[in-house]
Amino acid sequence: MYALVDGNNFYSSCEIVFRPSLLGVPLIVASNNDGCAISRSDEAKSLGIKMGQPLFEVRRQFPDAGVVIVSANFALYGDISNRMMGIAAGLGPQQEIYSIDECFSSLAGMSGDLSQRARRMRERILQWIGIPTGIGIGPTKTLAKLANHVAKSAARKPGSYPGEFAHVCNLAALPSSDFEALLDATDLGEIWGIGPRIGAQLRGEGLNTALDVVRMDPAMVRRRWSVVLERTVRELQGQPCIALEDAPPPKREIACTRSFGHPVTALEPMLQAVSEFAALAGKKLRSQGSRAGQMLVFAHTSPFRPGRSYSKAVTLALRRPSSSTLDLVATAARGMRTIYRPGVQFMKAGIMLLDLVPEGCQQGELALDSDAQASGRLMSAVDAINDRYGRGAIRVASAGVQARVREWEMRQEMRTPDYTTRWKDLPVARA
DNA sequence: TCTGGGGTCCTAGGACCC
DNA sequence: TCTGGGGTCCTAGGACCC
Repeated sequence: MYALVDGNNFYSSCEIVFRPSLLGVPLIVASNNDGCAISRSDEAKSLGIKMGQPLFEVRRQFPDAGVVIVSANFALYGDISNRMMGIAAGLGPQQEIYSIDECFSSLAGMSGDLSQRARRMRERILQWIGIPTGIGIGPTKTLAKLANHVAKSAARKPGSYPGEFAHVCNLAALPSSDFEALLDATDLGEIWGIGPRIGAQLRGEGLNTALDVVRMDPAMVRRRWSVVLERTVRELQGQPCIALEDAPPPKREIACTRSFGHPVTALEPMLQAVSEFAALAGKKLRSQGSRAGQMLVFAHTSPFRPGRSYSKAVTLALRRPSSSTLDLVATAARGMRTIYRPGVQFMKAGIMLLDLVPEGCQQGELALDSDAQASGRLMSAVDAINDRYGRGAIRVASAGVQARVREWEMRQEMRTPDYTTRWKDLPVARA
């Protein structure tokens, strides 16, 4: 048996915790660069603002709705997420942190009323950190996800589902006729694993609800679609096909990419940008104990602007797998020099670290080992300094030293304070 | 004027091997 | 006139997730 705990409108809820006046207001959290909506409060959803909708459209469409927009503050969301996951870990013996706002728990061996247990957990998270959640319970992860969807919908729109499911829904506790009624009331697009493409294909076959999907024959699904969709169907039928991953495997690739605040044409700022991306990715690489064998560097113009478009990527092998920021930055710069073209209005660039290998399985090489060790100590020192004094306290000079030189920097004009991760941003309580 | 970022898995097809 | 069978590895692209 599995449970899925999911923070409601997570980024918006994190902002509301520290600015309670936003409660009841249509609130949007903007993507990096303040480009589009990546989180919406219930009120913003009710207005009809779509996930991923560009903000200029939102402003044009709802000039008088009192919509509040804040820039994404990932330091805050990450910290609140850690706290939420720590509390939710008490739900069962094993936990899989699936994303910043969701975790699966195994409920194997838990006795007593699982719905009651989930309700108490929901109350605890709400009281301790102020984040509202929905909790779904089911015999497979896909069914727990579905139950979670029901729990959230029932809470937001009373009457959308038959029965009492607001905030917590336990599918396993349901008689089969109620279970089928619930599937019948669920659009197949809500099923975990069915996206827009497959969804449209299924509709083309005359299927519309989760009940229609659960009745499909898995062997036929595999023949006509894929083993992936077959697994989804079997999971809906109650047969577990997707295991809980309580110890996530190390990442196989690490990316750092950004849109720019303004178009960039000169080589120098492009070099700065990818240098910084390489340094950020390098820190992630070291924190999971890996080295990268290859790096992909790319840059392109805006796909939304008329005019000449340009897009280029190059994959470079490191001379040997490395996690040193110095190697990574040099490689990123080499890549950028290869793909850069004068006169092009670049709007986005990025790097990806590929061919990741564990630190331990480095091939020895004559005369270089002392070098590599020194580099390892240097990187540990750099990471420790940045952890203590803030990101970018010490960095490679080619990433741009002065703020005015960093013309590729993204826009974040409505960013809220780092309430929980910077001393100077600590909220002050007044009597 | 203004449109995010970071991942995973699967499949098909090409290149190559014996 | 006639041209096998079985396998691996790599890559690009599609689809999905949050």
